[in-house]
Amino acid sequence: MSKFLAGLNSEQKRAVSTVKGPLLVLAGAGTGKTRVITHRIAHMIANGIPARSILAMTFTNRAATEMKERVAKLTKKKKAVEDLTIGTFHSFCVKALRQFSESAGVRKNFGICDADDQLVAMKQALRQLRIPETVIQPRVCLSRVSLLKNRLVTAHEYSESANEMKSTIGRAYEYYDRGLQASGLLDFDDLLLYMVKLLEDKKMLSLFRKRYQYLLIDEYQDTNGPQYEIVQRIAKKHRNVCAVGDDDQSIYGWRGADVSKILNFEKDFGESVIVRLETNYRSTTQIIKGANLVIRNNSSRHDKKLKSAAGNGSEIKIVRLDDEEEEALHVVDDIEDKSWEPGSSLRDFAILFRTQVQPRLFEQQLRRRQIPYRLVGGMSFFDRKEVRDILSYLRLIANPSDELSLLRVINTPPRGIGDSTINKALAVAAEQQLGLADVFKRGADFPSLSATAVKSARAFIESLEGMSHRTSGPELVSLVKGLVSEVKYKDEIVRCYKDERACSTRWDAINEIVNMAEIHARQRNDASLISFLEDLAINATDDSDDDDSGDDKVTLMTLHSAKGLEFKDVHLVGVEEGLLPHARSIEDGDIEEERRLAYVGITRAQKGLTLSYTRSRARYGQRAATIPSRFLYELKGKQVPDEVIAASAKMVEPPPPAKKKKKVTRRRKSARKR
DNA sequence: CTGTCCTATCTTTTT
DNA sequence: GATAGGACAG
Repeated sequence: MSKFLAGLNSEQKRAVSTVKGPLLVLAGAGTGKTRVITHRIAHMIANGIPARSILAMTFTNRAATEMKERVAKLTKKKKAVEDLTIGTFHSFCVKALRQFSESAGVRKNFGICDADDQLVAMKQALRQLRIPETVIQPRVCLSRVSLLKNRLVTAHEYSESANEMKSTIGRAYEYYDRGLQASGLLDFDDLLLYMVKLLEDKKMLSLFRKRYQYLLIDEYQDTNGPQYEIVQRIAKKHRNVCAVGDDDQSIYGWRGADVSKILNFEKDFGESVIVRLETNYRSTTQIIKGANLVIRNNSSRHDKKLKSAAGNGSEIKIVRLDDEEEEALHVVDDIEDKSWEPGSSLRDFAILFRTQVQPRLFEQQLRRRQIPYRLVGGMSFFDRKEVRDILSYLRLIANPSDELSLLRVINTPPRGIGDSTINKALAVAAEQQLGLADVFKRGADFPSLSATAVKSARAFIESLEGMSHRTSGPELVSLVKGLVSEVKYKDEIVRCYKDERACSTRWDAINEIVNMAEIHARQRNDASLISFLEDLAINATDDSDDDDSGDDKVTLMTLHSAKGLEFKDVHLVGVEEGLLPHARSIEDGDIEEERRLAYVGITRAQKGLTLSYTRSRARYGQRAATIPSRFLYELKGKQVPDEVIAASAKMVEPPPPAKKKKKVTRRRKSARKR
């Protein structure tokens, strides 16, 4: 018997020691899921299974990192740990696509576009199709297309739909993809889709099957179409697949995740071992009781019940405040008080919320009292204008056909290439079937373009091309530095921001990129510009603030990013109709996913849990009365009053603003001016 | 072509 | 209440 079974309960042992054949682990919140996974991997290695034949896939970088660290701690065989493949689906796919780019039908130097680039690309697609943004908003269109990709529906299939709106989206989908392709870019969804495509190749498929004999998928309930396909294809033959998940924590339905996958596991893989982990070691009985009371209101779920093994504990607190300002005040007060207790540290505390607009006031309060905090997600380092600019330059050097990046920086800093030149150039490019860069380079052939602008653009493009030779690892840092000075970015910052402090923060951000390049070059022996950009796009964990005050900080994050974590003391804030459950979900009648979200929030707490709601809250800058969330009633085991449901439904109805009036005043205003 | 001011829109959630 | 993109003057 392996030493990795010691200290586990019988169900956990069964999961760890079942190595061959399909295994489904239904792991409730806090039941030692990660422990089981890491012990299982260590156990496999100890039993002579070659580490390089094990593939473990997670959904977040954080989970992947944690898994790696914990396995490394368990097993003393350093070499084996290095041979393991542990990563997110996305990073696994990128690596494979880069390696087998030809078979996958992608360029070797393909770039990865983030949400912002996607939006720009979609806007372009809609403009090409002459679909006005009033017919369909680019954002909406993009999310629809993304969902289609996540369900493995092609543009072609969708365009054939009889429904007019659907066929419009289908065409946008097609043009959007075409645009990305022309620029040599893949979006996040494409990474998975092309991987599926790669596995359609018989040779490739047998290659991957041979290499990865043992699969492990974390958070199986979050698997979307392409991810499911990838797992299916690789595991189909040897059937050594272990899926770990919890249908009650499925919170990515909007991203194409399909809970039925976890319910149909046995159908998909044949006779399986199914293990249920229901003993919760994380939270007190009080907290688990509340969590169970909430989640039992969902109808489509495996019937199961968590049992706490952590003692009774204190009651869950529910607090009502006047408004969001009071709420922030109260929560931060409470955290400050408790943090004085002996043995308590700031990292024990978390403030969890539904949407990204909520953390602001909490940040304010925390800063006012000089309590260190860490805001996960939200406006990150990579969203800063100067960072995006520099990264666009770099992407352009790595992949000269990346037109999204070219358009972003061609006139930043201003070099006399304005909208009219760009629009004309785009028209010429479409007409002549050329890339935008080629149009500028052969500018003399196109008299419609301004000669001075063309000259400037050409010089710019060629100067970047001149840098494309020095992209290997050791040269990375000097490349980034050289680029920044070549485009005179410092002058641009000084020019744009009069305030000296603003200048220095922005300049610091640029230096941070140089820093990151240095770290990247040091960490990987196969480092290059491409690997650097890839790392930033896929593993974009913004840990730039992990240096100053150790790590002892209060955590602020959304419920989505809180999954998989635990804290001694949790404040779940804004527990109101319209926020949790979110208005949009109420509209769509998709309450169950919101309930799971609440469940995830509740089960993050080990000892203390406080839910708060307000009497009124400002939305869109307008103050309105709020209704306590139905989940609060459920938590107390009470019937949700009909009034709450009714009022909530009413609240969701968007107050139709008097559009007519607005139009009239607008006309009047412009008339006056004229 | 560039800079400024105004306005329309937004608020789910993430790799 | 913020912010990005459009309209307009310089």
